[in-house]
Amino acid sequence: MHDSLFRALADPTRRRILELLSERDRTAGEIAEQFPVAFASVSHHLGVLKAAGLVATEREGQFIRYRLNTTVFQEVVRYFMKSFSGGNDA
Amino acid sequence: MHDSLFRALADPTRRRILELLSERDRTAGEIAEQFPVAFASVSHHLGVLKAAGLVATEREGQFIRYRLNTTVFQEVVRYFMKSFSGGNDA
DNA sequence: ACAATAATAAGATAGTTGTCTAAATATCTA
DNA sequence: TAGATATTTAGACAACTATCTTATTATTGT
Repeated sequence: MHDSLFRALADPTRRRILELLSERDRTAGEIAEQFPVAFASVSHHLGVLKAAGLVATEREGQFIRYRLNTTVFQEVVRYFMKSFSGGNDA
Repeated sequence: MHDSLFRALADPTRRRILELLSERDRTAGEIAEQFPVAFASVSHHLGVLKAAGLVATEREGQFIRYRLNTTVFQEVVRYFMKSFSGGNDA
């Protein structure tokens, strides 16, 4: 479990970004317009999420499309269940 | 999902504390001696974990015994599975 | 090539956090 | 009550982070 992963999850704006991406893929601009902070700030958050492996990107012309990396989430769930849960499924 | 929960999980020392507690309950001193930082620093981490609801305490004479609150971990797993996972069990 | 749009990067700053030492609180035992 | 042990709290400080504005890079269309 990398440290960057949990640090990335520790910010509420980033968790909200992940929730948005769980609905559907979105461009950086579509994500940014959902938040009352500067465009560049959201871009910073996207960079943190990408560095943590939680999202992946693909350029589409002028746009950059973000999508969830669901594999990493499954690893997080596995970590919690293995290390901490009472052994029951959730 | 409280913010304090994810912030608490974001520190590697605190995650290690949780792993120790998943083996068995421990006093603050037993926990602190596992780390190369000052006793007071570990106490600070324990306070963060407690504020996040991840651990609970019980005084036993001079000692204070810490234990995992497994319910909260199950809630975290549920949050991840509901919000982000591909829907498969881990 | 030039202007417009999309997005990131750079640099600055305020707020948060992890760590330390020293002081305080709580319990036990003599 | 006094001293010893266990733990937390207080205060200070360096490192990190979220945010902002400005500058830069990449792509599109004319």
